[in-house]
Amino acid sequence: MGLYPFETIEKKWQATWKEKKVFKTEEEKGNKKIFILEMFPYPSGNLHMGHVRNYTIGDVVARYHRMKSYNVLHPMGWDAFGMPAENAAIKYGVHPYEWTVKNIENMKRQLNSLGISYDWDREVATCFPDYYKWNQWLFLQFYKKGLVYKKKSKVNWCPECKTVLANEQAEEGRCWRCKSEVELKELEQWFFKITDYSDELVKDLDILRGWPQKVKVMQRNWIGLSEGVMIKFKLSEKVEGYKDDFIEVFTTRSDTLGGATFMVVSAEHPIVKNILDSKNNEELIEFLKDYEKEKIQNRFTVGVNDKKGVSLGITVVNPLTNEDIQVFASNYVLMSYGTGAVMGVPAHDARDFDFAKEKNLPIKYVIKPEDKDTCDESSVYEDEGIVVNSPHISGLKSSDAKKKIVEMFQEEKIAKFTKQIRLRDWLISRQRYWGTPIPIVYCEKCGIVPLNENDLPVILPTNVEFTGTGGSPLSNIDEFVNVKCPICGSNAKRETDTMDTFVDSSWYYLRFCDPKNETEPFSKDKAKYWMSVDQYIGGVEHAVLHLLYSRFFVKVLRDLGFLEIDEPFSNLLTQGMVLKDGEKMSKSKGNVIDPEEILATYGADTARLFILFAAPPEKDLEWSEQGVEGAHRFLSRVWRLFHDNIDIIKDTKALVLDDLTKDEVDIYKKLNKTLLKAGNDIEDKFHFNTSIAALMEFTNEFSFSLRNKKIRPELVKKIFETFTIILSVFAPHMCEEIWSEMGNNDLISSQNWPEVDTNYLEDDICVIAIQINGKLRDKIMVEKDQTEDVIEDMVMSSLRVKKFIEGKDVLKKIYVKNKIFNIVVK
RNA sequence: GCCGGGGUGGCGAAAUGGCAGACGCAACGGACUUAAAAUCCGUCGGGCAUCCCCCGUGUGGGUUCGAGUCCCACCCCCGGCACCA
Repeated sequence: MGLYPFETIEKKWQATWKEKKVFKTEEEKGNKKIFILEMFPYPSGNLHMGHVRNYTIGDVVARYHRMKSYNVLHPMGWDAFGMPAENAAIKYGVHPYEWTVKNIENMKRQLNSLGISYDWDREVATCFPDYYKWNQWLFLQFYKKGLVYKKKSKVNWCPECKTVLANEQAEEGRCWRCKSEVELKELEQWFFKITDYSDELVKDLDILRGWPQKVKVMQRNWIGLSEGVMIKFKLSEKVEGYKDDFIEVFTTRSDTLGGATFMVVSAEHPIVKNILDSKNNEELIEFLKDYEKEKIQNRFTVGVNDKKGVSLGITVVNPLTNEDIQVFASNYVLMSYGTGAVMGVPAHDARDFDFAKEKNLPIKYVIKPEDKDTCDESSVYEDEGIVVNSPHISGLKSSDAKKKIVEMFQEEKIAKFTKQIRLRDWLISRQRYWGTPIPIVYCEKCGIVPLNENDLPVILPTNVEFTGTGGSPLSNIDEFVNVKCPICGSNAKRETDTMDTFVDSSWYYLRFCDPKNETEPFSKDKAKYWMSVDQYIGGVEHAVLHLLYSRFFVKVLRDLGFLEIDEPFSNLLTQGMVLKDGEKMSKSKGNVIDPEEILATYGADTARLFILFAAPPEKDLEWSEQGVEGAHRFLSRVWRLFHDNIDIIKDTKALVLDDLTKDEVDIYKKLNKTLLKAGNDIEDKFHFNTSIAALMEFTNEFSFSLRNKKIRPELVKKIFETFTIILSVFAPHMCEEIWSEMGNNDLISSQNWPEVDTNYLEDDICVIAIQINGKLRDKIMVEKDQTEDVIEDMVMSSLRVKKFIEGKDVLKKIYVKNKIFNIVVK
């Protein structure tokens, strides 16, 4: 297949770009800035096709904007801390440091062999002290601000990774990395107080107009902010040992309070234990046993269980109706949300309805649809409407009733508006070695003491043994653990947990603005100039992890005075997956395509072109060897076309456009149309596939013209120049070679994007489709912009039109200028 | 169940309410060749009486001179969330 010498060409230009620092970021020129960023990879050792797609997309955007005279910041780095390095150490005895550095080296080579235009002078790797020092520094700033705390709680423990996980990292009860089942352990851990920002994290989703709806919805759901009312239900009689004389519930539907005919608390609600202590309730004991069993079985399996429950033998008073209602313990109320107790409104909540049916409890309808006179009592009605059958609030709309309820009861402190959030604070400590040491010591006298900023960095010791058996390896290194307290000088012990690697990636884009800064994580000025990231590109799998943490970081850093922006990424493109045979590539399925092999067989330009052409970037892409060959064929065709004509264009003069022949005008117009479309499609929605299709179309036509028509060398040269510049954002190596063979001494990568010659853009002839009753019947070629009368005469004199309207009445004629003429007949 | 995104040739995909299927892949026919590969030219939604006409963008309705595109109802696929009160 090797039709053009891509091996030599690609190496040659990669070396030239590197040597001449062609992609070095310039801040000085007065141009507009643009920050284009692809999610930096974990240095696993090899790029996979997902990376290739991600970085190719970003590269086209970067190259295009460079040609459009933007100051482009397009950096790359390494998310270099994390488990695989440590696992490799345990398994093969390689130090994580060596393993990681070697992997970085290889992946950097691979990225360069793809011709991605990075400014490598800004490279960062999170595992080096010059980076993680600032993790520690930021930790201390967060600490001072009261956004870091240590707490003992039940946390997600991954037995495989031997470390704890944040909530959002335990996906459906499984570890996000290794997929093993998570256990709950009671441990003391460090947290970032991300919940302090939950309101803003939700609210600001609205300003992220350049984010996919999908991602915003996922974040909104994850944060799970809901506004409702807390209502206290008085206990009819005191429960021994229970702290209050009421049970409080959270509801978003306080308008249905009148329909609350029972109350349900979680099996884990404290009052359950009190009742168990004071009364011997066989049924309850039995239920709790079952509940525990079920919980272990279904602990993390998803799905809705049958609703079970048992009466606690107590009643509370519905504050609106003053009726005594029974209280149940059940398996369907979550202790972790709201107060762990809910009011049971079977008429207007499907879950309560199920439970009421099960227990034969009264069902009282208190909401009717606004457009009906009565309630539909055949099933649950969960929508809002008009309140009926309820003291004080009957006749009110749901929204008004909610307000009235709070008004009525706030004085007695029975009801108040509140917000509930599902989001939990971010657990950031990890019992692992290969991460950023947490800059805290435990002093015998002073307790928890944060280090001083000038004691940073806390260097990760290298003389470590990796046994893989429990506990952080750091805790075994005495010279690391034993320190003096920075306050009182007494003996102290260092924190041996390290930070979640998502801390590293929460601010790396800021470091890219100022990667060599030795006195601060980044300078305010530089961050002000470059931020926010104008285009962020990566996989959707980070929708609620990395992207949420980063948003949180930016808001905190803004409040600390380091930033003036509210959001880190103004535009986000989540690219689709690369599939083979309709499935995600994976070792177990044996359907992995190694980028390295594709590069060796077809070259980088082909790989890039195929990946960009096969589907628009946001859609999944089906890998096709034949498609790759097609891309290669196209490049070969361009290569051949150029070399078939190189002799005639080599020493031509500059083009003078005044006396072009019709054939020349035709092809020159086509060039300008192609240029316009290619640029628009890149800019609009990154629809590179249609951009490339336009280039292919042009190539077909140009090749036809060169064979069958007379086009003067000056124009041929001009066309090759323009065409090659456009193509170069997709296939930079081959175009660089053609550019140089054309006799240019500069680089195509440094050219400006060509201007569209609007004098040669519009056709003066157009084709008008003639429809009769909306069906295509004929076409006519006419000069553009003629009057309707002239067109009508031509249309009506068409033989085909005559044939179709013969014997019928013409009711109406519609003319859309230069496009279509529709005749309505009967 | 809820939320989001989709259903267009054999396949990947194109189409500001105005000629459905651009571009590519596969397939088929032809040229070149002793032959093959490569390359080049052509055909390529279905039906059919093959320069004609009919049907055709998940299904059924609607709006419109005109609907893949807008509206209503439904079916199916993919992704996310899932007893969140």
